[in-house]
Amino acid sequence: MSHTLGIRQAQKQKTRQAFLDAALALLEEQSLSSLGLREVTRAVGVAPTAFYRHFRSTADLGVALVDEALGSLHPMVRTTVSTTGDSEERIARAVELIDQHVTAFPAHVRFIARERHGGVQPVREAIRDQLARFAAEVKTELANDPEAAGWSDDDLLMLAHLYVDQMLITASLFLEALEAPRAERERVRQRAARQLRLISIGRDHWLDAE
Amino acid sequence: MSHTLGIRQAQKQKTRQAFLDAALALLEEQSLSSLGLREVTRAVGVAPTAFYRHFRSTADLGVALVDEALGSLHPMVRTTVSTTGDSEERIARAVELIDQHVTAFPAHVRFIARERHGGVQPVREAIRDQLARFAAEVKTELANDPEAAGWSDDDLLMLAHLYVDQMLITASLFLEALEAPRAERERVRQRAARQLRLISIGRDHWLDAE
DNA sequence: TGTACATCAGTGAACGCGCGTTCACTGATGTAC
DNA sequence: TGTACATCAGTGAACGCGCGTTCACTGATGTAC
Repeated sequence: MSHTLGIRQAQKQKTRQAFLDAALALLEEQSLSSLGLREVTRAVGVAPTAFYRHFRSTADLGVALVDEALGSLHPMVRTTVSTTGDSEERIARAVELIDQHVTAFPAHVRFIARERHGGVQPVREAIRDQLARFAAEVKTELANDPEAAGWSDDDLLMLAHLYVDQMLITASLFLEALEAPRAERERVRQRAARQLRLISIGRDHWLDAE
Repeated sequence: MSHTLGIRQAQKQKTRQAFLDAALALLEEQSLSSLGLREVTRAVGVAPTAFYRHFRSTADLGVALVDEALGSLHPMVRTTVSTTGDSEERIARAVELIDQHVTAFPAHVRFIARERHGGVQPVREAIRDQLARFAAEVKTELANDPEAAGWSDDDLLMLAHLYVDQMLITASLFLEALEAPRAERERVRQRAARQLRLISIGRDHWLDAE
């Protein structure tokens, strides 16, 4: 039973998406805490008052952007962590996936990096919660790995957070290098791969050290 | 030959410092890109136009804040890395130092975390340059360690960046936990220590994997 | 030490402008019969 | 299918307000002699 949205609902969703898109574009060059409501409506091409039909405030719009930006990331994280092959192959694939994601969704990545510690509390909290969910997912994937035998829950979660933070750091480095020459991008890839390698080695010998 | 500043110069520096202090306080709850010039002068208690005697713009003031916030960090970084003792002692001391720094200068730490990826380009660049200097310093310290024998320059710099990023992540976690109950702060300390331990183990076995 | 002039940190009035929010409205879409 | 009424996304005028920047100014401090 396929349900077609009414014309009114469909149009409303379209406008809402236009708000999100316009805001994301405007946020490439400023922070959410300085984004103006009229600025966004102007970019969309509607009256300022139309804004209130969709969001209470720009902070509210920001929270919606968090869901959009990080929602699309869940499948990527799963793929990255659960991919098969030996350690070196997995690292190469993870770096490649991050690079591709940044290239495909630069504005989303910039938004998350910028607002993670930004000036708008509800948005910071939304990002923190989503990242905690990521870490929990990564932890679950890690636990399935035979390598994880003997690891405590705390240690698995610690490692999961390390991976998630490393992923964000790498993503924002790729972002900075987006328009840089190929050599610069290659340097970022190499450093990211080496850092993951060092973490992977630490992981291999973690239990020896107990 | 001690040089006393003229009365005029001394008063000017005092006012300038008042601008920096007031701005830093205001930036606890917003981003630099939304900080208003009049807002700052109001907090200091001077006429709006007085601002221009010290800074061209709020972005300019932001760059000055970067120097203040990260300048004080150089000695801490040196101490952290060059400290003696076995691996576990060094980790404990590093985590302790970060904790103390966050407790002593929470507004500085928040400012750097917030504006590192914030909406004001000159400030982002100033932070990036200072962090690169940190990484270079850390690399130099690492190179002096006998453990570093056989490490390439690239690998040392990669590790230095890993430490610097880890330091910032840990600092912003302590910041979030500043007013949390003791148990929460303890969890942050433990996780930070474990992550440093894992990196340290990876470092110990780095050359085995070549 | 005293005088005459230069410097310059901070003032206060004025400006034009864009902001967020309110309100009553319009007219297309949805619904009940 | 047609009619009568309800809903509600988007409008446009109006508001009071704080913004960044300009300008000519003041009076304490600095300097040359």
